[in-house]
Amino acid sequence: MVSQNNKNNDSPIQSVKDRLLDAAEELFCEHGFEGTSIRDIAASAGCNIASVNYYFGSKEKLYEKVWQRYLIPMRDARIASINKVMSQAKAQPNLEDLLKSFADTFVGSIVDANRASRLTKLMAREYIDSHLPTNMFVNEIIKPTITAMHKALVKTCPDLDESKILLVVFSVIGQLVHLVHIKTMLEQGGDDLSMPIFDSDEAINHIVKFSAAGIRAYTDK
Amino acid sequence: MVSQNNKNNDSPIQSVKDRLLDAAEELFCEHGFEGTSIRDIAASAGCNIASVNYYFGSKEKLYEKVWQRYLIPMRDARIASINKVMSQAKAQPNLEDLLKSFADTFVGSIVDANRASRLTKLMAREYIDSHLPTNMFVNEIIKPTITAMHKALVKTCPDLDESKILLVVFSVIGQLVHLVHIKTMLEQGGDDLSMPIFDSDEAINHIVKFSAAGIRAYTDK
DNA sequence: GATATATTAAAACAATTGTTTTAAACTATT
DNA sequence: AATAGTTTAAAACAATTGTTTTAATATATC
Repeated sequence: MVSQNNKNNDSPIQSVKDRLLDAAEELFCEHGFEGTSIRDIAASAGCNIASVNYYFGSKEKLYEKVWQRYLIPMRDARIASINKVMSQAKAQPNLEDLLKSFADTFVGSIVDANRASRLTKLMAREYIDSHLPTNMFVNEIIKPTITAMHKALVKTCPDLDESKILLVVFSVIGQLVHLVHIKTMLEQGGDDLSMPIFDSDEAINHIVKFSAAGIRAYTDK
Repeated sequence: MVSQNNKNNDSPIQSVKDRLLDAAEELFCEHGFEGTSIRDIAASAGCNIASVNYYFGSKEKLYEKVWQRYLIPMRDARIASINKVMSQAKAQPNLEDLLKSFADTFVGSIVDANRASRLTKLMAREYIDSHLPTNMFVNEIIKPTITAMHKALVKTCPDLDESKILLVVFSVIGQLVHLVHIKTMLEQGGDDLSMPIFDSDEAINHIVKFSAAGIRAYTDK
């Protein structure tokens, strides 16, 4: 009757449920929803295939749980990094500080870069064809992030035309998503690419400088 | 013995091969490689499933032909649009003209916008997980485009540090790819999104202005 | 220890996948 | 008209998909 609740489990041995979530996260990120079978997931988690349906009901529900477990916290971390800069600033927050903080948490250089870039790939997949319930991606991830960035930019750049802020945010996010793509692609690719590898920190600093100038194109007269 | 060669076919009735390529292009773009079965393709083309293997050998080969038929010409169109601006300019080419021309052909406002955005989605899929022969995507599409843009930027902005050009190109392309994503996502999404729809032309003009300022951040002292 | 519940394991399910085979139909050349 | 080659059609192939069923095992409660 009383089921053992495995939330907040510090024991070194992970529950089957957690192992399934870990395996599913990695495989969904790497091969997409259609590209991963529940047999792959079960094998990677070291358990029976029926466990997926037993614990989660269906492949779709498992996919949704993966999002709720990590990508929603990731969204919160990004929003928190924005708000942190805003609250730390005395009077007028600095634009470069705002962009740098957001870019860092986006690419994941603070936490786990590999995991962050994996999940950014999953986000990019969700852009193209969604496997989440209708509009959940836009409503739960995209819109809150844009809203937070919107407010921060209004404070940071009072002269910035509000009708341009959405486009500005898309420009910044577009650069960051593309950076993650290029990085993973170069790492996966063979040796004969003969394409210059670039440093992540250098790339982030570039995006900050590039975007700050782009934004100021609307404010400086 | 003498096989009828259906290249350069102006007849209103398309050959089975062409119909298969058309259907495959649309379905691969919309649902991805794994997401489309050859039965879907054959049904959409109005022919037998065996025709795919008869004409192309395999699903992979068909996918490759779709790329060769349109995406490589698309790459050439982008490079041509760059070179056109460069040759038209008298002495020093204008940065905004270069960016505008490239952005227009990228998003496809000149030719067929729907088709161009569809194929940009296919490009984005290929970024994430490739179904083309190894490095074909990078070597045949990415590298030539970057090289052309690189040369053009050197001429247009002689003061621009060459070590930054690659990052600058990624910034521009990242914004354009993301714009296409956002556009298609908003069009697909339901009505309760309550997210402001923006005009494509306005977005392109923004990217041009934003990027030009970002680039000049490296040249203006 | 007996009973009820929760979890695992293996097998079977029906549906779908890419590909191949076989035979029929069509087309062109002799 | 007969023949050879090309193209279509239908069926069968083996493999894989997500899910369900059935039974066995473990775990907890009384």
